[in-house]
Amino acid sequence: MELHNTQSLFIYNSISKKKEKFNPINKGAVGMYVCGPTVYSNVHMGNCRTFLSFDLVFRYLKHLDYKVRYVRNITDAGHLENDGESGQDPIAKKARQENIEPMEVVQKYTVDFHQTMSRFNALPPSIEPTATGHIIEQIQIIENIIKEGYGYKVNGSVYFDVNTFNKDHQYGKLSGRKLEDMITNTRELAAQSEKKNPQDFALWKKASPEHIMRWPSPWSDGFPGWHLECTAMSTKYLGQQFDIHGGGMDLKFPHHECEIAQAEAVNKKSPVNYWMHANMLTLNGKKMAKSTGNNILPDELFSGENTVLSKAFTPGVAKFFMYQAQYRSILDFSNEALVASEKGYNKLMDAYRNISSITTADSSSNDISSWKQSCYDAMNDDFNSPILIAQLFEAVKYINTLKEGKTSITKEDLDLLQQTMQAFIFDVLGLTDITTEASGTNDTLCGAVELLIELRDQARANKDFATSDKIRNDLQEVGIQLKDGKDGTSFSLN
RNA sequence: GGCAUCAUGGCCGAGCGGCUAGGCAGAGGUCUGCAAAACCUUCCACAGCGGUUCGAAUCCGCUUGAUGCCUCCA
Repeated sequence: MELHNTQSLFIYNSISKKKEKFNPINKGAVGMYVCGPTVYSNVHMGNCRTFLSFDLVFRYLKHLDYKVRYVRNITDAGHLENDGESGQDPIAKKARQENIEPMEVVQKYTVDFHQTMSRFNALPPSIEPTATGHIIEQIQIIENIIKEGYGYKVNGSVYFDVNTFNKDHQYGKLSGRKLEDMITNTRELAAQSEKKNPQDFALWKKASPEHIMRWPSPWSDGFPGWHLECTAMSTKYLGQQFDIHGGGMDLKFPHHECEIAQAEAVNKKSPVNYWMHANMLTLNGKKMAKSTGNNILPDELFSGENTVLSKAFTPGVAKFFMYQAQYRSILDFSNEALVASEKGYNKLMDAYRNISSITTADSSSNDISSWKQSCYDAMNDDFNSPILIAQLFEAVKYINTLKEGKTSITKEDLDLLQQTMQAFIFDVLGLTDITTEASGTNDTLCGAVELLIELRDQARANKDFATSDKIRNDLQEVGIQLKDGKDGTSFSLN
C-alpha cells in the first residue's frame, strides 16, 4: 500500500489562496516544475532557500510513494533588464566583463549551482533542461501564439498582446491584479517602446548588433523572451496540464502570470493545478538580491568569511535553520538565529545517535504510533516543517528520558521510533549527520584525542587536577570539547 | 501612487475561534574534584483601538509599523 493512499496531503495553492487537498492528475504520479536560477553569478542563500524548499516538497512526495517527475530549468539565455530598448543582458554583460564566452559564464555558474545544491544534500531534479536547448520549442510556441491572435510583430521582435488576451481570458488572476488597474497605474517611462501597451511582454527580441547570444528565427536573429522558456519546457516534459508549479515569490508577477497567459493562449487550458511560491530570505530585514549586494553566499557561510556571522556554519545547520520556518513565511537570516539552530540541530542528532543504546522493556510509556502520525500531519499540512521539527523534539525528549531510565519502551516501539526518526530526519528533511559532515574527524585525530582522554583520566584518578585541567582547557582552545558522561568521556569538534 | 502580505514572550518561529507548539537564551535542579557538556523542571506573548461571539493571538473594521511585487530577480 502506497503511503499517499493513507496520508492526505494539503497544499496551499497561490492562485486560490487556500489550502487544497492534493490530487494529482495521474494517480500515483506527480509532475512538478520549478523555476531554476539564471546562471550569471553565484547563487546566494536566498536562492538556495527556494530550491531547498522545493527539495523538501520533492522528498516528501517521494516519501509518500508518488512517482515524481521534477523538472527544474536552468536559465542560460540572458534576458533584458526590461522589455524596452535599453536593457542589458546580465550573462552577456558578465561575459564582456570577464572577457569570456557567454556560454563559459553559463557553464561556470551552472557548475557552482550544482555543487552548492549537492553540499546542501539536495536531490537533483529528474530533468534539468536549459533555455538555450529549447529555442525551437519556444519558436513554435510563438508561432502558435501569433496564429491564435495574441502576438504581434514589430521590427523583428514579437510581443504578447495582453489587452487582447484579457478580453477572453483573465490576465492577473494569479497575482490578484486587474489589467485596468495596471493600465491606470502605469509608470511614466521615458523610453519609447515598440509595444502597443506597457503590459505587453516580449516573446522574441531582435538582437542588436552587439548582442552576442542570438539564434535565427522567422522574425529576426534574436533571442526568446524570459517567460517563454518555462512554458516551453514545462509543456514538453510535463504536458499541457501538470500538477505543481513552484518558484520564488518574486516570480509570481510578472513571470508566472505570463506563463499562464502563454499556455492558455496556445493550449486553451490552465497549465497548472497547484501554484506554490516560496517566500524570501531576508538579510537585515531586506530581501537578499544579487543586484543590491544584500546577500550572503553559501561559501561565505560555510567558511565563516563574511561580515554578518560570528562563525562558520555547516550546510546542514543552515538547512535546518531554514526548515524551522515554513516555506511561505519570510525568514530573516541572522547570526543569533543560526547559533540557536545549530544547538538545536546538534541536540536532535545526539538524540538520534542515542537511540541505539536504549534498553527495551515490556511496555511503552508513550504512544509511538500516534506520535508518528503527528509527524505526517505536520507535513501533510502544506509541508509544515517547523511543526515536524517540533514533533522530532518531542521524540528527543522521550529518548533522553529513556536513556535516564525515567520512561520505558518496547522493542517494537523502539524500532518504530528509530525508523520514523530516520525517515523524517534523513529522507524527508534531507539532513546529514554533522559528525560525518565535518569529516575532518579522521582516525588519526580520534586516536590522539583518545590518548589524551586516557592520560587525563589517570591524572584525575591521582587527583592531579592541574594536569587534567590543562589537558581539558588546552584541547578546548584548539576546538575540541571534552564531555564527561556517566560512562566515560567523549569529545566533539567545535 | 497601485496591488499584496505580515506584525506572537529576551531572540528565532508555529498557530487559522475554546485544550494557549518547538528551538535558543534566562532561572532552578541532577551529574562533576571543580567546571564544561548533557539531561530534567520552569518563568516570560500575541502592535494599538474598537466590534462580532458564551468565548479571539485566531473572524471583521480602523490606526500604526514593516516587507514584497508593479524593471532583471529564488
